[in-house]
Amino acid sequence: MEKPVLSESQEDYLKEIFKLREMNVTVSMQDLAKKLDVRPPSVTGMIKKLCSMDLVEHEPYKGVQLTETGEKIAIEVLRHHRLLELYLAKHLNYSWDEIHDEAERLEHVISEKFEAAIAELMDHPTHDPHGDPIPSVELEFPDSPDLTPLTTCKTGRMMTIKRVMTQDKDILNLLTRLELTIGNIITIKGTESAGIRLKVSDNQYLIPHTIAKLIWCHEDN
Amino acid sequence: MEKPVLSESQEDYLKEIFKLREMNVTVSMQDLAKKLDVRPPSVTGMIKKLCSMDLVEHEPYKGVQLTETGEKIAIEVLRHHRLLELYLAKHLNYSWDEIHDEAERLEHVISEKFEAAIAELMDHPTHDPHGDPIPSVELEFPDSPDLTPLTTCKTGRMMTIKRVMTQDKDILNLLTRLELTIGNIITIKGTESAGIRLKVSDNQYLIPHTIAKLIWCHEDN
DNA sequence: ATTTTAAGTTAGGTATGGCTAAATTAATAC
DNA sequence: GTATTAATTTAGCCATACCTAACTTAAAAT
Ligand SMILES: [Mn+2]
Ligand SMILES: [Mn+2]
Ligand SMILES: [Mn+2]
Ligand SMILES: [Mn+2]
Repeated sequence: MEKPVLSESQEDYLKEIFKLREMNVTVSMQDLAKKLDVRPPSVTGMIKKLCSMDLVEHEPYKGVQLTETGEKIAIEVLRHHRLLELYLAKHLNYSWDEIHDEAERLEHVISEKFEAAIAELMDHPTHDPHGDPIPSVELEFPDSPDLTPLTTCKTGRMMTIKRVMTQDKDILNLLTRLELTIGNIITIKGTESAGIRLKVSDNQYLIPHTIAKLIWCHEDN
Repeated sequence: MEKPVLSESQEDYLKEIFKLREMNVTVSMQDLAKKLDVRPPSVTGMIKKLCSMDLVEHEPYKGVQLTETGEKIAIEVLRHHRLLELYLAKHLNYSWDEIHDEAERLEHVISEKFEAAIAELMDHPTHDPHGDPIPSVELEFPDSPDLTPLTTCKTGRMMTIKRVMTQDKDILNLLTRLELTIGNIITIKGTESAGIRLKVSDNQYLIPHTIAKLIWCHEDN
């Protein structure tokens, strides 16, 4: 099983399959089409090709799965992406709503040397600016503590924001203004029908469920 | 004349035309084919397209020229390339024989934000690690003093190496070993049929003409 | 058990950017 | 001036990665 040279599209397909698999049990063609912003027939076609390259397995009408080789490549791309995001934020003064798009293009183009250089420079970080885990050079994920989405946090608890599950610029921008950023500490005031009421610094907000469910926290020690 | 969105190939064509124009009076299809590592018919085809986009002008069997818009884009790509080369060398510890290939791919992919960030970080540099001039944001070239190729330097003179006109890894590597790098001072010992005899630091070498003609110098103070 | 709907696939088409082989044009040599 | 050679273009192909429209399969609803 040698590592073939893949196109940018193919790398994105593999990466997206990997990310979807983390959430759903099964990855449908439609899910992929939506995430990759292409029409379903294009997905069918590409999956066929990736199948023939032994990078994915596909039971028609069932779902797609990565092979071992496919998964390795997916994780490599993910590592590029997340290292780049952190690098852009830490060394080139990007804000966290600007890093994703740039990393999405750069991830396919940087060499292993570039990857190693920025990893070294940042002292082999384990998490990117959204709190997403960065796989190691050996493609292993750091073990992270159990996180709870804001929607299911218990009233009265103090929690630290550990991960924000979106790349949407507007949401990220909003969260910055509300000081709901990685590492910040919040106190849950209560769950209401419209959302979660919480306190950050000296301010109190009601965060709509749609946004709250993107924010994952860890209970403070 | 609006700036169209160009493919990576198209950007490379424009950049290469610009660079060739700096050397030759006229840019032939063959020159381009050689530089871009493509067969002549591909060049004809692409030039036709760039023509229809008003980025180049082409008199069949005569030569190619950039239009004003085409030249602007070419210089922008060149700026990306050279800023990147310097950035890789200065901030990611690349040696000067490693920077070109990486920059060749990155140049098409970085955003204006990225460009601005690294330019700022390096305090708006005017020359890359090969001594090539870096155009400003306004796309103007820094004025540089008259340089002489090593092949025509006068015996006895002390000169500073200011520019090395190649991206060939083996040559660059060789020059590093010989301490013939940008900024270093040499003394011309004489011209022989096989090459130029010169002194760097405490060593004396005979540099073959093929290599000597790539090294451009400036007479010391 | 049929019908309806949603998901996925097939067929056939487009644009891009390459290629080879053959034809044409221009330049050079005799 | 004609013949040779070199440069360029034309014609016709190929692969990639998309697309729409039409068809098929599976699942859900009545
Ligand atoms: Mn991508
Ligand atoms: Mn991220
Ligand atoms: Mn390039
Ligand atoms: Mn350079």
